[in-house]
Amino acid sequence: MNISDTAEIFKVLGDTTRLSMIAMMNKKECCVCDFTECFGMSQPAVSQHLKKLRNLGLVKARKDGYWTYLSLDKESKYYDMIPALISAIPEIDAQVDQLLSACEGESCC
Amino acid sequence: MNISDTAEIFKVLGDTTRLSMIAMMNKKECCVCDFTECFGMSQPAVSQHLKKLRNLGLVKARKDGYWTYLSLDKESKYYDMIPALISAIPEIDAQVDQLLSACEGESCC
DNA sequence: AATCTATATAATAGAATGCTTATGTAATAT
DNA sequence: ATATTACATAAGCATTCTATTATATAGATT
Repeated sequence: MNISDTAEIFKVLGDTTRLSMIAMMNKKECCVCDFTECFGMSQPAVSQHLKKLRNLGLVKARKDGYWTYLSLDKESKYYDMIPALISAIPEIDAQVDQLLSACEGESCC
Repeated sequence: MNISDTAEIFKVLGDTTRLSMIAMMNKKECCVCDFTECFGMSQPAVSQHLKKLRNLGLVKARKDGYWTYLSLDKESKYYDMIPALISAIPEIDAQVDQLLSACEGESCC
């Protein structure tokens, strides 16, 4: 793991949608439809963002029936960064709660 | 400071050149020509990367004679992140030393 | 004053990014 | 078996990013 690997992680996290996803998954397991609902974004767009996060190994998927549930992979070598990052910016917490409540009950699953 | 501000920081750090600059400045004050030398990159390219870092407020410039010396601004609200990030990835340290020694004596100042 | 020197800015071209629409796929339900 | 549902992938397009070359600027030197 060198500087350019590290830059790659930051690049992936350096997008509002993906960082919001991470912050949400830091609180609970999420479904793809949670994200489309929260962000008002098409399903393929969400899927493409998730692919980048999964490629990093930071996010893992669990399939159950129709739905795919996404969560942070605690085994990931990057996992420890996440709580540190989130807690470094206290205001994020409230914003994430707002996002999560926005998709509560409205999403498909 | 919200999620999208935070994503903006990551985006700026999510580039090998800029992250290397940050890691180098975390060790010592650097001159523009140090960077052009280290990275084998044109002076305007370096200048544009530095502009992004200065716009964040993370890097400050000190002019002395011909040269402009750049360093991390300890007053920056983002400053505390840097040592945390760098020290989270131990391998970076050796790589930065290598970069710094590469431009030693060869750069213009 | 005229000339260097280090750096900044402008203009521009090519690559990368992120969205949309269209389509494929795998599991469930009828 | 067929249809439905959630999700993935592909293709296309507009925007953004990052480099280069050319030019401007500000301080030092002659």
